[in-house]
Amino acid sequence: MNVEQAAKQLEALGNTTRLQVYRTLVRAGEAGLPVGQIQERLGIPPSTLSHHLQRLLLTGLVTQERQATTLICRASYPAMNGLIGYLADECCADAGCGTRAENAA
Amino acid sequence: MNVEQAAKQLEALGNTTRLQVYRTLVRAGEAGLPVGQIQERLGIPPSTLSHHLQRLLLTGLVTQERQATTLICRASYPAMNGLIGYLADECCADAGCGTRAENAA
DNA sequence: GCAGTATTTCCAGGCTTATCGAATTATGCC
DNA sequence: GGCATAATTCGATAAGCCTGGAAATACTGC
Repeated sequence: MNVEQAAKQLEALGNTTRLQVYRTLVRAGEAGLPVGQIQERLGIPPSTLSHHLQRLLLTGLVTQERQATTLICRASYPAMNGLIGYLADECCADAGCGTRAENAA
Repeated sequence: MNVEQAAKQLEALGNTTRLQVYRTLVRAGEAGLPVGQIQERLGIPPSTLSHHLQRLLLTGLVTQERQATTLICRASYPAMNGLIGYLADECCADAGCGTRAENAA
């Protein structure tokens, strides 16, 4: 994970609407959620949602799988863990801040 | 930590330049770093850097302390931990992805 | 193939951001 | 007060983002 990629992912999550979309997908768990359901739950117009989903897909934070006419969206846990890990490493590499102290021990 | 605040912080870090600034400050540790030194290390024009620092200050990710004519900047570990915690919780709340499994146990 | 549903792409307007040179403010020193 | 250094604010430009209605595309089932 380099700086630019991390920045891209952070930027993707750095928008209230997209963060809500992502949060919704995370809470949906492994089953994922069709685009239409996200749209319905958050009350976002389809085209707007589609743009945001593109952004999340592009950065790898979300994956999609077609099931008949609907597209199932899922939060990518590996991507999220990669990002959290990057932040935690940057934060704790040279300073004792405790966040990942358990892992280090 | 609500969605909008988290999004603001993520957006603040979601820019290559600002992430580099933040990274530099984290690596500087408790001692912090004067604005001028950041500027010198990263080769950013003063005014540009100042704007980015304002953004990081505004979201609470960075703090400043005056020492004579120089301003010492420091990464705020509590803020960072809050953000990482928010992401980790969102990620792991309803799904087993392992990142904070140690804490839960 | 046609009808119907799900989703995306096209297009456009308004808004915010990123950048940085020049001028200004803040602070210390003599 | 006057000078020097540190950093910010001003001003302006170019670029990219967010939004959402309308049209187009994907896919299924009959």
